Amino acid sequence: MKKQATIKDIAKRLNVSISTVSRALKNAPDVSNETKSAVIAISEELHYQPNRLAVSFRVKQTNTIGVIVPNLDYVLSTMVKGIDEVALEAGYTVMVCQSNESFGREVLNTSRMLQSLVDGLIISVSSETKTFDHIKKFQERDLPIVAFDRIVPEIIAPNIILDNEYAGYLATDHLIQQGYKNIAILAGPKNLGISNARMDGYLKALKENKLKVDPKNIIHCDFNQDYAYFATKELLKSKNRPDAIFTISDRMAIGAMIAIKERGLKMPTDIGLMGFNNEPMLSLLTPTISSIEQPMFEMGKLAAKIFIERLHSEDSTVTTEVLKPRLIIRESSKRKQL
Amino acid sequence: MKKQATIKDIAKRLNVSISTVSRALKNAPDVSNETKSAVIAISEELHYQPNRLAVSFRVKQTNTIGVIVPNLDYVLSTMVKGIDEVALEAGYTVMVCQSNESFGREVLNTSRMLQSLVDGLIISVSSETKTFDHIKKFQERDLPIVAFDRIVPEIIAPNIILDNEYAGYLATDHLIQQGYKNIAILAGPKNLGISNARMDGYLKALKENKLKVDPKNIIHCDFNQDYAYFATKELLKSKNRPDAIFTISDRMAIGAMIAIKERGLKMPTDIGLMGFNNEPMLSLLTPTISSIEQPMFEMGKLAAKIFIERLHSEDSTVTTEVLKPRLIIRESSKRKQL
DNA sequence: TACGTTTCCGGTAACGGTACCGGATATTTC
DNA sequence: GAAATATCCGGTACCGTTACCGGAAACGTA
Repeated sequence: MKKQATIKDIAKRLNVSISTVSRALKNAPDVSNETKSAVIAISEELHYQPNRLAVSFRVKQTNTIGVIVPNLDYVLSTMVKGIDEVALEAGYTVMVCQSNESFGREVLNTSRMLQSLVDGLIISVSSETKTFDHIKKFQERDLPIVAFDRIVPEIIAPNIILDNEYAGYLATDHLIQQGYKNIAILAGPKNLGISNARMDGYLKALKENKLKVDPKNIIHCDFNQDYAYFATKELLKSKNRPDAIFTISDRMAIGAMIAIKERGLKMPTDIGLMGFNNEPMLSLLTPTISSIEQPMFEMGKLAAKIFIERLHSEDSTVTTEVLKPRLIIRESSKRKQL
Repeated sequence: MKKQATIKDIAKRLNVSISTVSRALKNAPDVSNETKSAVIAISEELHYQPNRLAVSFRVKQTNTIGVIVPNLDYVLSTMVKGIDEVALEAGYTVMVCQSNESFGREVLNTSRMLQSLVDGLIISVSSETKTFDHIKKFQERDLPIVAFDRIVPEIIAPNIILDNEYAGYLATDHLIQQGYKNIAILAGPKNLGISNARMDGYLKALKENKLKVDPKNIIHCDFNQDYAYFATKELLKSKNRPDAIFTISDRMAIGAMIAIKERGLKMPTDIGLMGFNNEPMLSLLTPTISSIEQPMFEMGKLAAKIFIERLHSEDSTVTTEVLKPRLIIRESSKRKQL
């Protein structure tokens, strides 16, 4: 075990005190330029690496950001990439943990992070999460929190979210404009914020267009291809079957698509389909599937940016940044020729 | 800022020394059961949380594993999930960083990790990485390294890899068995280990089946849909165009597929296509695309398992774990009826 | 009774840095 | 030329915890 050089070693070599070395290394004003350059010369010679653990311990700041996400799928991993981008730039290290949509896992992760003293938390909560004490613990310790993608209603913290209601509206309205009248929604897990918001947009669009809401057309199910498949299968059996389906995620859209094909229905003529997230593969399917695009990378960057601002200022006004989605029209929903 | 309780606070409350508290909390043998229970009672009352930073600093062990991956795509993120799984179970925290296939980024990540004193490194190197000094630094400090997915030739460390040569062989041989005779390979970045290994398998299969190797059929390009698209487009223009294409990743297979369709060729009759990784979407495309499946989750778990064993034993025999791929046959390559 | 053994606990140094205080020179100012 | 000021540096306490040493009391043994 080759021992790491410490400032003591440098001090010894130069016959100066450790405090001088410490100050020299951080370019403090009260060290002469000669000693400064001498110190950095020796530090390079000894391959000195500051012991971040010691520093963090001393100054009670780790320069690492805890990031907890439900999983690392296409959407979230690009968001994390965005966070990474600006955090690294700003000198922070990012610690990513997946909760696997499990509440217990999320609690475990937060407690570990609290123990290792991250400087704060950027989180997208799991779908199981209904109580937020584990997150509030950060606030009790004055550690900033930023919530993104899925927000945390009870926690007073900056939020970075998509305008999910508008997204739901956009998707539904588009289907209506294409002449679909009996539109079903596969709305994701009940009580999950983004599910509800997207559904509100769906309802709003129906209302605005004076279409009546059929409760049978609103299906809650997991973000999961298989569930969506079975749900769609059921939907299509009913005698007043929907003529369009809006799913709250692309994975669910895939499930729906399979069920639709099995049933022998043609998109977009017999039935319309819209997904959500605009995963790249959608344009490869036959038919290509319409979807809602969200600015994932930007959301990640924004989350990190706001987080870091938070860290450096005492200002604790809570803002909610709402980013706009974009409608991506493809074959699965384009019934009218332009 | 609510101050965290420390062992000092507990000691004061009970009028015992901090060393007693410390020992009591870690259930040391030389503390009476009474004091032990008294200590844990008070520690719960005060919501005591050990300061991991202080502990890590003191014992020079952080209980965190550094994980560096080129990106968090389907394959790697499931591998990371596997790592997470066993690491969490064993009481370790995982610190995931993406190098974005950039050497500089990888170096930055390793150096940060070294500074924050991770207990070791599990890494899949970037495709740009040609020198390994940044990784050797871990060994100089006696920190275990485990390489997975993409191995590190110069580093003496346990490797967990797919049998890439066999995988390449499997894919190519399958195409040959289906009657394809002029098989091209989109072989990924040159000099990348997995690329070469898969290509070796390709060559071996050709040789075994007495097919001659045409250099024009071997294309090196980035792991990238667009590159693959253009490369395939070129390939198909040549007058002796290949009658099958084996791409080293599914993303590349997609690019190839698009080019093939544009050219008006039919799979599998006119031309065969095989991907690599078996991403779920392959079964949704028309035609469905054959591929090679690798046990990603298991690889991740194994990597973490071996890493942790490493950590706890002085034994430093280097093993290479080679996992077997599985051939997944779908429409794009199934020309012969069974 | 005297001695060795347990059993339990306290004191202290140390990990690698940082922050603060104060002091010794050198430099300026009137 | 003395006082004020700037410039540079050293000493020390401390962050929260653990490891180690040593010692007091209680117990067992002959």
